[in-house]
Amino acid sequence: MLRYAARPSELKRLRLRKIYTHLYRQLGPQRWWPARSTFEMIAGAILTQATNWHNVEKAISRLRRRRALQPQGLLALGRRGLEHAVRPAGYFRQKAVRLRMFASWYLARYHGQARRLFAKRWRVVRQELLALHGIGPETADAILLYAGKQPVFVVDAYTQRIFRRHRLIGSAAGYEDTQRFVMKSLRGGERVYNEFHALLVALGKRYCHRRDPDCSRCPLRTFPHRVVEAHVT
DNA sequence: GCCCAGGTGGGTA
DNA sequence: TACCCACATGGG
Repeated sequence: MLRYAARPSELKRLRLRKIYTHLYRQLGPQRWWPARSTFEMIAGAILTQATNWHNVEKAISRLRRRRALQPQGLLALGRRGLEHAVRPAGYFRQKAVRLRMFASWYLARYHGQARRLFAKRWRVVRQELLALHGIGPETADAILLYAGKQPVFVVDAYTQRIFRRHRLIGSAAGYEDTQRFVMKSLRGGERVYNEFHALLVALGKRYCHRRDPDCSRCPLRTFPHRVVEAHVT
């Protein structure tokens, strides 16, 4: 099959690298992931699914107060107890199921130890995570990148929206397409993927809203200046 | 009141 | 494969 049209041009890769440096200079290091432990990062990755981080923080605080930011403590809450604790994060029934499922699996298979989990090659771990119900590509990659320090780029809704508006990806580009594009364009490894994803979220939260298709206040409007013409829906 | 938020899985055509 | 929908709380 012809893949000619789908191959990102060298220009787009260059533009992506420029956007990264520009964002880093403008917004500075984001110091992600905001968490005190590996397990807290993983819990946060599940809790933040389609949810404002502010609400996730409330749920995390409630888990901390209950000593449930580790697998045994989390399971000790029981289903109803966990549902109550994570309620502020929304979708609380689903998320309680997912957290309990992950904690049981993590304990049974890896003794609840991140060191054991991430001793495997990340592509293998990724497949194992994706096999768990309720852990999709973004959550799996967030766990790999932030909890496991693996060189994997996390694609989220902001990433897709920003890249589409800059015509870096096509309107039909899916998760894997976008991820491949970034990982082939930016070779900086874990540190860079960590920072870039966090910068894109910071940019998206402030300027790249669904209701503002022109990104009227976006600092990328003027950089690189050729992007301006591509700055639509 | 209405829209949106750092997704995922199930159903239907 | 490509949509559509449920899942739910809290802030602007």
